[in-house]
Amino acid sequence: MTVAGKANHQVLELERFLPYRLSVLSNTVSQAIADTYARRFALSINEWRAMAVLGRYDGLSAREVAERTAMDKVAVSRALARLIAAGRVRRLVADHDKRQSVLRLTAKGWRVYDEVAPLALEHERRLLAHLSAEEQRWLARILDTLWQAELEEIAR
Amino acid sequence: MTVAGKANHQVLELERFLPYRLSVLSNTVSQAIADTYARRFALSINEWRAMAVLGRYDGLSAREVAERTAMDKVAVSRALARLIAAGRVRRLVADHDKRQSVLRLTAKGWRVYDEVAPLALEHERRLLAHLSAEEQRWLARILDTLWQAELEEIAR
DNA sequence: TATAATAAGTTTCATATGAAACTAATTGCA
DNA sequence: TGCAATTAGTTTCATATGAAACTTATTATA
Repeated sequence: MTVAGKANHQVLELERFLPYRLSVLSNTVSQAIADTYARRFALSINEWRAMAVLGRYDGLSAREVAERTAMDKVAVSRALARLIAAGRVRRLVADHDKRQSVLRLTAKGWRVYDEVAPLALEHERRLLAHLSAEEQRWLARILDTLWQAELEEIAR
Repeated sequence: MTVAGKANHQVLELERFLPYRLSVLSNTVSQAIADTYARRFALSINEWRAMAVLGRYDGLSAREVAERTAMDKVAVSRALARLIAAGRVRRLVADHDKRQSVLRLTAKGWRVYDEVAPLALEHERRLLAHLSAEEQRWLARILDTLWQAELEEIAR
């Protein structure tokens, strides 16, 4: 107590708190990108993420999509159900394990991909254009370090 | 077309896509911190954010809480309703404008604050401990730059 | 002053979400 | 082999969320 009746409290200045700043920046960026495609293609962020990994890695199972998008399996299941209903993804059953799906973008899915991927990449490009090459290198490195640190933190 | 029947598609490697990396890191960090207090105090992330700004800035209105937490007004309204029901926040009506609230942590609210704030700060400290002083300076600067850039992007 | 426009905050409604329970298929092992 | 444990993926259920409509109070303007 520094003053009678007034306790000393830890000061947590949200504006300077790293997890908060990451959260606000991240949500704002992701939402801004989603705004460029969500309405036009009736595509959610989760659906787009699933399409993005399928565009890169053909024939993944749902579990593999979950691993590569950091989405949980319920979210993946729902995103895929919509994508399949919309004819953007085709699901086959794996020969070697009938529980597993083999997922691929359809021609229709590729047409969406070919419009959305450039929009997303362009947004990233414009954002990174505000950073020098040196800053970009630091950022990549720092995000890697923080990500590794957080993984260790969780494993504790 | 480089090969007959095979179109060229933009490659969007999610693992290297900045908005995605920010999102995964941010969600993981925020969730890990929330895990340290959510169950024990029956406190959501939004409720904690509202408490955090009220701990720092006494007597804010709901709109001001929304501005300082980057939450929308519906989320703030609901978080405050719970905090008030739990006796952690007291709401008065502003003298000068009867639409506005004047929000303050109660003694009970401060007791929660005094337990949660150190948990959150400790997590941040442990995370930042993985970065050198130089990296911490770059990170702070880069996040500021990106945030400003994204604000301009949105205003376009 | 009346009244239109705006602002603070809440409620409604439709949809999103995640944990837990579930089904079906596969694997491990006695 | 036969059965318990595990895995892939879905469904259920309770809660969270956000846009839009709403209520009440204030401000601007004719």
